[in-house]
Amino acid sequence: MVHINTDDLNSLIKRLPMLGEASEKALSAFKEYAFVKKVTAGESLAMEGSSCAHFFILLSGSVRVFKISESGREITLYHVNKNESCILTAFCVMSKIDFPAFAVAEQDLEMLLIPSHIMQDWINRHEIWREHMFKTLSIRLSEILLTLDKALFQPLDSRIADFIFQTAKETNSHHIKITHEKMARELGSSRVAVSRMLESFERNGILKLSRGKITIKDPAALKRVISP
Amino acid sequence: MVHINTDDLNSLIKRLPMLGEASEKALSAFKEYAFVKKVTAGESLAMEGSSCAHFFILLSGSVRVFKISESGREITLYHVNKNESCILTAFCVMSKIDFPAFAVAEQDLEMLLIPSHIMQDWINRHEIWREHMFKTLSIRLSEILLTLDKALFQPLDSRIADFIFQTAKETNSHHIKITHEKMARELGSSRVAVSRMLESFERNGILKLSRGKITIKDPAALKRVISP
DNA sequence: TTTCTTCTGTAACAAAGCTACCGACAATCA
DNA sequence: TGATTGTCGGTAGCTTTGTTACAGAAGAAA
Repeated sequence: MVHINTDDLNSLIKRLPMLGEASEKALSAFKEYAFVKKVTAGESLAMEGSSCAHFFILLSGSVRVFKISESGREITLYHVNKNESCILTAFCVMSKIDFPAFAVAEQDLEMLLIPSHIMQDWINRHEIWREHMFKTLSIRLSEILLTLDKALFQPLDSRIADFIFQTAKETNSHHIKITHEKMARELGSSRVAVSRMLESFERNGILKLSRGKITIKDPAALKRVISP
Repeated sequence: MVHINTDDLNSLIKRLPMLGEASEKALSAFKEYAFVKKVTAGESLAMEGSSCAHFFILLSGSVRVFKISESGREITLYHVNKNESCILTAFCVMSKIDFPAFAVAEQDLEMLLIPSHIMQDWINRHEIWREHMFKTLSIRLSEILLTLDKALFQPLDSRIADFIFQTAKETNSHHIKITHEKMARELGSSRVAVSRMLESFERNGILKLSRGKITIKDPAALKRVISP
């Protein structure tokens, strides 16, 4: 837990849009109360208790927020990335409802923590923070609704194809490094179902599979699976 | 579209908790800009365009908010009831994202409309409205997450049993008036699947089925299906 | 009554989840 | 280098649930 010195503050301001327009008062309050915490990959951010006592903004790394069933099946609701904040915490800051989801550090994290009562006060006083909170809530809500729509209504082949396509686009490559298990967790499916579908893609010459890696062979056909 | 006279305003204040604590200024602004609109049952409240230009609070009736798949399968996200407001509109008021869902009046509605730019202004100026918005957003978000969890992870028998149990509790009766079709729409399932399951409940002596009506015969067994 | 609409029952099939098991690959250690 | 161990993926059989299709029953209307 490290408080922020002036140099760090200045570099933070450059990175976080909502601080760039903050008043002098807001900035000095920020400097006084915000602090940095590091979390190692794989660690789970407890949803209730201590973590909910703080609002946070991710400075580096990413967090996966997901639901999990009794049988162990998982579905990823969304990822929190660099410079973003977590609706979970927004939630806990604003109301006393227990947030019904899990969150795990995907990589090592640096997070900027702000005690929730301070945050609450800022929200009441500064429009900048209000807007940030509403925006965060709104964006996450639409992401969650999109996730729900896909998981409930889209056939598995199209969801898998879409996931592969998007991931390839992000990394700008035809090779994707991911296990079937992880893909199933992203999509709310099971490893077996994903393996089965990927295998059929391979039989049709769309993909080439190897351990922990997928290569796109026929991007056009892949797109056709997404929206036939 | 009827503006509000003083008598109506007073009766509204009694009914809406967030107006009870409003300042004189807030109340007079409310009186000036809010107006009442009536909508008949079955009418759909358009998500984009005109409706999004207003924030609303339901004075009577109820609204069903749902997602729908290409094949026509539906799942109810939540219901907006008397004295509640709709996250959809909260959403449209706060951000420019198109809300990805449908909403239909289940009964005849009386709704209190407030132009969205006015609402936006109130939110910035009055903590009462801010709290109301955050609370509305938070509650709906957890409802949606619960819906997602149930639809994805709970077996159909338990979801149906739960729905019947809750509905019976609300109406305080062993008789429930609903068609299989409607129940399927609430649960995000299909009519056939629901019929099949209900029939098996009847075979086991848990329910008695008739056209448009379900009678609970063995409440204990029904509970056991919900959480075995 | 007759007709029409809505609701329900049934069946056959398809999609996808669950369990289980086994073999392939990779990393590490002796 | 070979053995051990853990992870990953392929396969099969079964179950659940959605899809399509059709037919019959219950009410409502004519």
